Amino acid sequence: MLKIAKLTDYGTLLMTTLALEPSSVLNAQELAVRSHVAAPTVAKLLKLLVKGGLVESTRGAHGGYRLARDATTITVADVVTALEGPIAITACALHGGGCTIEGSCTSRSNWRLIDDAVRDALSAVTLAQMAQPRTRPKFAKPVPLSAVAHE
Amino acid sequence: MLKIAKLTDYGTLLMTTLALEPSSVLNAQELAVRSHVAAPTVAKLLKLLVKGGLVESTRGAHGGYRLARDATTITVADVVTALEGPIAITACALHGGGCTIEGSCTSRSNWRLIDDAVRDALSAVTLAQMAQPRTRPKFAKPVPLSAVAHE
DNA sequence: GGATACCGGACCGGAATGGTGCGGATTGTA
DNA sequence: TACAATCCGCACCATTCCGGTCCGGTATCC
Repeated sequence: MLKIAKLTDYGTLLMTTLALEPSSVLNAQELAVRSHVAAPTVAKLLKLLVKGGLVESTRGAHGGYRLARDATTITVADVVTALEGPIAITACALHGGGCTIEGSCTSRSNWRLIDDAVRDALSAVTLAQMAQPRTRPKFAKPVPLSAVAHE
Repeated sequence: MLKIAKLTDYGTLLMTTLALEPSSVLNAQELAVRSHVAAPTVAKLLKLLVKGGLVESTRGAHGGYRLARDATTITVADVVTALEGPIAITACALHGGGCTIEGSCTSRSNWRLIDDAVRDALSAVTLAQMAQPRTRPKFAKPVPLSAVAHE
């Protein structure tokens, strides 16, 4: 597993939907239709994404949502962070104090290392890439992630 | 979030505990003491780890557990896979059929890409490294993930 | 044969997640 | 100015999943 929340999955779907039409302002209803996600869920997600600073909202009649930044500058890591909070694999990284095992935690420092790696992996893919049906043939494994991230 | 299950965290703790004493056979009780994890939980985890082929068990009096392979050949990814099943960030990757959004899933192929990256990240750290208080200074971020993976 | 210890389930309570609804605030239009 | 469209924030509920426990069974050693 190690899965992201289903809502986060929907969230990226929404974001890519927005990314396909950067110049338009789409309302929640319209986004629900295009992304095939239930309308109430869409509304909930958009609120979180607004709070996270990833999309901008326009209130009132003919209001709606659009990306706050260019799709090439928004990464999957941004979306995940906005919807699920800071990316931290281990629970321990958060509730600093109450760890009953603290003493024997030689592995803690190593987990952070893994955290960083995962964060990098998620930061390597932008919304613009997600919006494309397939980012090129599918660059083979040997290509370093960091190279992809900076393209 | 994007967190691994707490049990998985404990699981790696157990594995590192075993890694510290490769030649001994430790029983569940003893492992519970050393890892500071509740005994019943330890037992449960060990069952899963055995099933996953990561540890070997000896039954009967003076039985116990030990690593099935050398600590340098067991990665965190192995442990996570044994305890949580195949590493797949998206839920969609599993329940193949019932996706209501299938048509618009241009992003699916891109998620797999991220899956691979995360998998690589987890495969990059071995038990032997986790057992050490700190794997060298902490190789800086600019190092490409894939380079770490193959070291 | 008895004690030790693993094995494979079933089982349960609590938390988190996914999903829904409602009153309120803001903006455009008639 | 009144009304409609639309976002906003919060509270709420049901279900699922997770962490944790227990028990009967089996294998091995003394």
